[in-house]
Parts: sequence; structure tokens; C-alpha cells
Amino acid sequence: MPQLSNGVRHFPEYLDRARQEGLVEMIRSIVAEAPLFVPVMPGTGRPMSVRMTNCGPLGWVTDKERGYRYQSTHPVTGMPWPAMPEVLLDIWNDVSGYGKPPQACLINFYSDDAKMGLHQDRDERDLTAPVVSISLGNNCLFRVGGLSRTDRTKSIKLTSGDIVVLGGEGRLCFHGVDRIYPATSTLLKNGGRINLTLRRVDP
DNA sequence: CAGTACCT
DNA sequence: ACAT
Repeated sequence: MPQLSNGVRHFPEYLDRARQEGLVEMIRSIVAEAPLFVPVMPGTGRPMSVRMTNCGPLGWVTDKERGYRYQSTHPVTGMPWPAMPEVLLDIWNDVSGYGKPPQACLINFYSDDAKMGLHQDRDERDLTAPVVSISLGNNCLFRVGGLSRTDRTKSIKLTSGDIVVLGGEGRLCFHGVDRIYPATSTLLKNGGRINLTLRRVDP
């Protein structure tokens, strides 16, 4: 279990091809029910380059007026999020070491030119629960720093099936995606990358 | 402060 | 830097 930095664990190719394909099929059905939306920055309303949706009791959303938050319904359809699939609960149980189940699975779609700036995941009330991140599709350059934005960072390439766990000391580490490497995976017919992020919100 | 533009 |  390689440790990128304190509390940040990387499990290369944790999911085999068959499991990855199963997840992609599962994601397609979730997206059919809960359409992708474009998140925007609070205040400015500037769009992010990823598209997202969620499954589970809670979903992470953001808009110009109310900013980052978790809510139980889709921001466009107003419908509850699709249920958390068993397979994600299983993965959480296998890698998180955390007793309570995840309440939110944020599904981020990265086109080949999408990025995610350095940030902390700190919208959850339970900051003792780890964050579990699953990579599918094209490779990406993932960057992890420390608790301060200006701390030194390390970059690693993530490939399809990789899992990263930010827990303990690493739970609030700044992290982001600097770039997607086009055509590095055959998992997604339309290219790009999907990232699933499992989180516990309530203590 | 989960982005981008525009510097050197 | 600008703006959050």
C-alpha cells in the first residue's frame, strides 16, 4: 500500500478490467436518471471544466448563489439521487477502514482537456472519515500537497482502476488534477476520464 | 478559494 | 492577479 504522503494511499490498478467495465455500465444508468450538470464557482458563477452528478443519499453540488454544499436532490431535476450501488459500498468497506458507510458518491466526468485546481475536500461535517477516489478511463496527472495551499506538492499519474484514499493526516491535503492524457485507456469509448469520490458527510 | 488569464 |  504505497503512501504518497502521510495519510494519502495509492492503490494502483486496484480494480481489474471486468470490475471497471461493470462500474462504467453502472455509471451510465445513474447518469440516465440523474443527468450531468456543470458545476459553477460560488459568487462568480464561472463554470468548472468537469461535468458531474451523484448517487447515494447525498450529493455534492455548487451554484453561484449558494456555493458548495451537500443536498439530497438533483439541482436540475429536483429528484432524489440514485441509490448508492452495493459495489461502491463494497469498495468503501475494503479500502476505507471506516465503519460507517459513505453517503455521497460524486461522479466527475473529465473531458480530455478538463482540469481540477488544487483544493481541499472540506464540505463534509465528518472530517474523520476518509475520502475514497476511483479512477476510470484515461490517465491523469494527479497532484497532492499538504494542509497549506503553498506546501510542496507531488505529482503522480493515475490510471484506470487506481484507487486513492485520503485519510487521517491526508484527509485535508490539497489535491487536484493537472491534466488528462488523451487516448491512454480503451475503457471509455468517448475518451476522457471518470472519477468517483466516496464520502461520508454526517458524523 | 474544487477557476482562469496572463505574465516571466 | 483577480476574485472567492
